[in-house]
Amino acid sequence: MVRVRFAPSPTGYLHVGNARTALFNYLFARKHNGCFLLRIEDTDRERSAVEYEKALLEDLHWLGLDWDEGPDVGGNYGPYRQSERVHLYRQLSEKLLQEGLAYRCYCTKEELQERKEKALAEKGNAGYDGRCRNLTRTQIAAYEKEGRKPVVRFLVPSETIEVNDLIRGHVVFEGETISDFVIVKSDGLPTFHFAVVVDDLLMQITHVIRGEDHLSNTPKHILLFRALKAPLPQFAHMSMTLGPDRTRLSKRHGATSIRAFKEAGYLPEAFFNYLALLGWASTEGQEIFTREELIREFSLKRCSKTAAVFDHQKLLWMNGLYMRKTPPARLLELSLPLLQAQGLLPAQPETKLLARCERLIALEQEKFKTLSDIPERIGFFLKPPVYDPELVEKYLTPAARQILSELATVLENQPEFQPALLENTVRSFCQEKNYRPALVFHPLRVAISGMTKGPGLFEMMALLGKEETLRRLGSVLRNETFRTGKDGGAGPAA
RNA sequence: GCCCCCAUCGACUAGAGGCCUAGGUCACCACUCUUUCAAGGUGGUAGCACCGGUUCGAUUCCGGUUGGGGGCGCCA
Repeated sequence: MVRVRFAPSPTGYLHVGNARTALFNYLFARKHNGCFLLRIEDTDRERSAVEYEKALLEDLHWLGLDWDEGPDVGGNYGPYRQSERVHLYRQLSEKLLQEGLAYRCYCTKEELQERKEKALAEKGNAGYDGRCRNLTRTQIAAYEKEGRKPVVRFLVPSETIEVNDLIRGHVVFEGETISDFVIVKSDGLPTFHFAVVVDDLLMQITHVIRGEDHLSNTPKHILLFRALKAPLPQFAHMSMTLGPDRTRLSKRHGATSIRAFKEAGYLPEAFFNYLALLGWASTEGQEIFTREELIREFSLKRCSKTAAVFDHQKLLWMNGLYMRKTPPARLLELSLPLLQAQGLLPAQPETKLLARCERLIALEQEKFKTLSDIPERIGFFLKPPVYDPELVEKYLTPAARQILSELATVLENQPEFQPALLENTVRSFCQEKNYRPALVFHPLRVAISGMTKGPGLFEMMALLGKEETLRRLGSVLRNETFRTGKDGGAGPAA
């Protein structure tokens, strides 16, 4: 039975890199009908916060991941929060202490720092010097009397440690290059290294899939597994996610939290798909996958060893692709909060209005790249247009107005505002008067929508309806609306 | 400084000794479609970091150099 875990620490919002790690673990688990579990690594009292844990779960859910065991859903290997497992760590660290595989270290941070700088300058070795390895009883008693609170260090044996990584292959480390690391902090809480190993062993994790930044930590973990006489899980270290400048992805690169992408209007399925393509590729070169296809195709063997640059452009392209194939009804549902926040729709919109919005979304669907484009592109319909002085100058020239006023008269007599009929009318108008269609179409578009882009002109007029179309046209011809470029819409209410 | 990993177009990648005149996707450019913005179609620009081996033959295997990333915390 495959058992994998995602183990974030609640010290911030879910990050793109971490989300990708979570995703790969999820895909691997589902592919092998295994267990995907969520463990909260909150042993850093300073930085951990419950709000972040909550946010973490929300963001993971938004991405479309679900887990079989975790702090919220329970399971047979709980608790799933490290802060609730301290008794387990204590038990095992005591055991290591008794067996002589670990020892108490009384060095203070200041002493450590000082010796480290010296060692670095002299020998180029930054690790712990092993000073407390063989303290005598009297030395210990003296330290205790001073009131020093010891940490527990693992006694690293000088042997060769081999890692058979599922992605990186065979990697060798020498014990000499690893210094005795801390497994229990002076506050009694385990360090990351100890907690992961104890938890992975107790939770019977079979595959540890994590970022490459942990590759160098792996020999430590292997040593601990051995010391605890536990079988080793398999390791798989995924390549890192980098920013465009090839450094670790961080705030400097703009949006990096999953939450930020959600707020920017990205669709979870598109994000899911894009993330899967970062450092992984299918044999066939297929790039667009449903969740099920991804689960079927996924394999650690096809994971790239090279660090991958997170590419917003490709994400945006892919999101647009998903936007185009998402049913308009769902698009409306997802963008409703945005439309309301911008005051384009009331809190309780009538079903009739919603139906027209959906229709408009369908009309404009192929142009949306993100959900945030929806308010921008359909706003003209929901509130009076705001006229950009530049567009006015360019398209609503005196000549154009003359044409529009002639056209307005024609449209007054148009009984039905149906796209095909309107097109017919306007085109024959052009022909009769010998106007170049472009000279009519563009000013008309700007006059009724305030934009040079938008749905098909006649669809737009039909959707707006005769009354509103003529009202907007009239208002433009009477010069009522051109003062409103800045303060937003003193035109007639929609 | 020491240890580890990595190295194909600007980006993501395919490639596991001859199938490579190095393929696909994003981006970019051109053309096309078109009442606008898109989307679509067609075509194009662009890459095996470098130096040595091994081999009849290296993008592919080995070694080195360079470059990038990561680790060396009482952070995770």
